[in-house]
Amino acid sequence: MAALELFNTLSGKVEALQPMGAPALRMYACGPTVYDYGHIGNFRTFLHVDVLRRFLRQQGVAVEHVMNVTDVDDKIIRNALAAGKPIAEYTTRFERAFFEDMEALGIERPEHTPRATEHIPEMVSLIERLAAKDIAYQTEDGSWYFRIARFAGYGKLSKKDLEGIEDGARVDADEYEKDAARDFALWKAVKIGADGVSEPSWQTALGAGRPGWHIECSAMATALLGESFDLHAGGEDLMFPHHENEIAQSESASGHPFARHWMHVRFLLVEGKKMAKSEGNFYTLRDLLLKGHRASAIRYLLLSVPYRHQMNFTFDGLAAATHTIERLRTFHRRMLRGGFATDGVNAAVSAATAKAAGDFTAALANDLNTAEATAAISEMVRAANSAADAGTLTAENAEAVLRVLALFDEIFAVLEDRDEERTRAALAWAEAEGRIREAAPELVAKLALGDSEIEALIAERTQAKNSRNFARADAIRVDLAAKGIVLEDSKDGVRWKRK
RNA sequence: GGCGCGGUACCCAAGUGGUAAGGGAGAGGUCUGCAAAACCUUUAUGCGCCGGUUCGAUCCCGGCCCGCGCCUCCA
Repeated sequence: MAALELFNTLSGKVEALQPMGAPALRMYACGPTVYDYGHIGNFRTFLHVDVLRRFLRQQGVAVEHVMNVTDVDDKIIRNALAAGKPIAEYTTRFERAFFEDMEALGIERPEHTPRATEHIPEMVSLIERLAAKDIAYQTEDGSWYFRIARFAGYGKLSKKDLEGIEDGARVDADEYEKDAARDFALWKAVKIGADGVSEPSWQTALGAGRPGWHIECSAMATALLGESFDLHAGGEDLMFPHHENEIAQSESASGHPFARHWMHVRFLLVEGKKMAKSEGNFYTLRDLLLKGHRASAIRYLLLSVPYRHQMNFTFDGLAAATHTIERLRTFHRRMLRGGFATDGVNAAVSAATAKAAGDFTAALANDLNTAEATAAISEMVRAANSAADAGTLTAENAEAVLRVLALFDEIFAVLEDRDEERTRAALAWAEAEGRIREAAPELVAKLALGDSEIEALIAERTQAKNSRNFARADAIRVDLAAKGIVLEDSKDGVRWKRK
């Protein structure tokens, strides 16, 4: 296997990532807080983690991947209250939507996707272990905090020193009583709202309350992967304080190193600006599908810039990604269609194929350089198309090309065209939610035309062409094009596709 | 203020101490009844600016300008 060299935030260096002490590589990635639909920024992170796990498996490394679902937190409580629903009902809906979106984007499901609310006992016992060492302490309101001063390594991940943190930090006004400003909550005592209704809470040995944000990841990672494991990943914003606090809690309790390797995916910009509702450039996956953009193009675009670079998501870029995928799929179909010479091989294509496979793997092994990986494939595509045009591509070449495409698609997963199915699902969802007006009108019209109607029109056009009635033939083609159907005449008949 | 990242053609973007991958877009051409698809040619003497090191720098060092991120339970 090619060793994967991956940047490690903890060491600040690119280092080999390999499983230690277990047959599988154990990794934990911070998952969604299910309080709303996932946006493209969320998915950029999950997509790159997906590439990581797919590449590891391609290289023969088994993966045991945990992604938590945060189903209790302040935003959930606030939104569920506003919606007048119990939090479980509220989160179930968004959790389901999240996994549907993962599926639409071709993101593999991790081996474990634990919910925070199902691991409260583990969190409580972790806090108890900290309390026994006087690292966790209870304040007058019943909440529990972590005593940062007791963890010497605090700041080692985000490269912050405690002084700097305290100087620069704003202190949350309602978090009084703490011993030090940056001590963070492990357990939040139950609060009674102004209306006398209490927030969701669990009655535990720590008192009635709910978990702090960081403790769930420490508890679930430890429960499922052990006290020490190989890799922990997440968005760059989580580096501090979330991951720093996870390390502090976990290592203070266990006395062992927590995750050896840390991977952080940088944020994206949308049309050059930070994505924010106030900027009007905030997009969920569903928003984009309803505008007629394809799930595969979104996946490809979000992966096209390596994870450690800030990427600028633009609609021009999305159009370019759509064209790139079209080209790859057209090429893939051409290779599958066959009809190539059966004797010998085209040496130039063989060389291009071998080079593409090697470059592709080397690019990904080099800190997951997805941009270089896609470039490796493009060079092969041109060589093979060129030879096929010249009639010098053989069946053996085509098979080799298909093997490289399979290698590519095991990671990028865009060749199989399930876009229409996904768009239809998004439309059905919008319909059910009463949000169909948000869908692009031409999209609805496009999908209204069934395959059999299209094929009938194509048959009519072929007849017209045969009787040299080109005016009629062209009219049909133009009409179909307006509905997003593109025709291609070829020696062996007419091919069509939805654009 | 602290920590960090980036400025490469119209857009996105890779990259190396030895003379600029790839994708999209544009232009011209081949093919086609015309298209589409595909292929060919073409689009940075240049990699933010100024110095320095070097035989040689886009790539190393220093300074400057510009943009951006984190330090706010936002991936």
